[in-house]
Amino acid sequence: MEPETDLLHHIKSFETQLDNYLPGNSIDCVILGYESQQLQVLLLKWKNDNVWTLPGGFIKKTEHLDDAAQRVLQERTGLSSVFVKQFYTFGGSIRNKNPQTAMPLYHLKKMEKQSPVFFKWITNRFITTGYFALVDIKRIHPRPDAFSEVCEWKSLDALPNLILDHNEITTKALDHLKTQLNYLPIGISLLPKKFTMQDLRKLYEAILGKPLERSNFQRKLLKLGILIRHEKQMTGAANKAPYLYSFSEKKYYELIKNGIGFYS
Amino acid sequence: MEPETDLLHHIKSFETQLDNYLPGNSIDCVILGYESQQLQVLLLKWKNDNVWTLPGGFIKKTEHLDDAAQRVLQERTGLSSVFVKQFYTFGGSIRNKNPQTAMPLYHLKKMEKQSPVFFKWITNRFITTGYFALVDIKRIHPRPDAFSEVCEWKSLDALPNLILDHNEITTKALDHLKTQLNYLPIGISLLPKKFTMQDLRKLYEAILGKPLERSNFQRKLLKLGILIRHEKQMTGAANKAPYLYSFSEKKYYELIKNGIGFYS
DNA sequence: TTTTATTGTGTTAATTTGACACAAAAATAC
DNA sequence: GTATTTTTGTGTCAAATTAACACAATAAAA
Repeated sequence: MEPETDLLHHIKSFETQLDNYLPGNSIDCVILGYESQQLQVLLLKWKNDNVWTLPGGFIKKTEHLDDAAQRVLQERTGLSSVFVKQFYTFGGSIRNKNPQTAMPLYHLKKMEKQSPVFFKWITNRFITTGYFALVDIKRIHPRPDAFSEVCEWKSLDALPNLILDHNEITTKALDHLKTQLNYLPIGISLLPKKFTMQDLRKLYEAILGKPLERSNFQRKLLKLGILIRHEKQMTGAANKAPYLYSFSEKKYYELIKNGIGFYS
Repeated sequence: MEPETDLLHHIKSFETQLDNYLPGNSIDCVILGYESQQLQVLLLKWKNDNVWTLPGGFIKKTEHLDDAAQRVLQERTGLSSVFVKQFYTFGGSIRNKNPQTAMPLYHLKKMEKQSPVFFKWITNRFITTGYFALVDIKRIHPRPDAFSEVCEWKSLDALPNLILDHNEITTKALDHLKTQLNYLPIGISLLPKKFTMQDLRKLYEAILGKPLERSNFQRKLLKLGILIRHEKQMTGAANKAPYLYSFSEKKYYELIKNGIGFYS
């Protein structure tokens, strides 16, 4: 099937189900991962229109907002048990008014006549609620949705221009990540099961945007009592091999419940 | 005018303007004050139905969510320049399904025939966004809205049962208050212009729910460099008179921007 | 004048933080 | 094999912060 025909088909199909969805409300997900010592965010590139967006979706009338977020996450990443948290609701009345970042309706417009109801529905004012997720990049297989041709990780240091207020949404998610750092399962969500102390430190450095003193970091984290030390990892590098660590899940979650009291 | 006639009149009037409002979205305000060494929240009691609710409202189609919150706040308290902040969006699909806390439609139901459009509109599923405000109780004059007969302060320690998920909304607001303590203008918003060190300490104790060592608290706060010392306050009590203090606004807001780093 | 309660500041030990030191270890160069 | 390079794990120690208690000053009452 031609991509365009496919899209139209999808829109027509969605149009018949419009009554099952809340009008004017959506969710957008800032799905964060960590690779190459940098935070990465999962983005979609729309078909033909060369624009990037956050993965998002609509809310079924019988569905909790949180469940809609989980659904989108599951659809894009295939994962069902990851850390997701609502962080802010964006309620600007002119979210689509800036010509620089307005929703590009190139394809939708062509379909306006074929799907006038959907067109009207989608071009209404939307209030969108932002969720962020923390995932281990290695565990997931990004899948584009019906509107997109690409779904891939982008480094936060070189984020493309996103549609609407999606750059603002991403920024707000990062703010939330930083200020809530002590209460979020950063390490356990973003790193693989086993990791070195350096991995963990570099992750914190990436989030905080500043270097942390190596030896003090190590001592502090060991003292928290949430790390389990495993065998050494022979890296092949010409130096002393570091230990591998994993988190004691129980202790980790207990700790962050009251705030890890770490790096303010 | 009879109260009931008045309410009907208000509903009919609102019905003609329904097209100007977003369907299915609302805002609820947790307006917090501080008096008698306790945190207080501003509540409304509905006419005839003996139930309490948070002050809330609907969102105009051309209005930013934040502006809707400001509007509600202004209408209930008469204040226009107070600290308001969005804290969470409540997206349960069954917010009105619990018979214990469902919206009591005693009066509305009687008007179902007279205002069927409004009735349908108001009984739809709503997604509500919570805002909290910090105000100096002494500065405001609570005013009920068209649906309410009472608008008054209630101590958080003895909160009545509220409709829908309003108790949950209040709890979440308090959680937010506690975890964001270091970034919020607590003192300057909740206390009168001039106050004693004890006033300030008791406020923090009320929020944190635990006692703080007096002399250390005093030293720590003075060291922050945000307090201006004024004349002593002769209280009439049989003891040494305390100094009065006020905040240096500029320094205060500068400090909380980066987090006051206080009492975690 | 004495007593009482609370304030403002002092003191000191315990803990945490920040900066640097250094030997141990893994691989490479010779 | 031996020396060299690089990173790790732990050691040390001064500075800063925290927590707990001490105590004189003071406003009003007894």
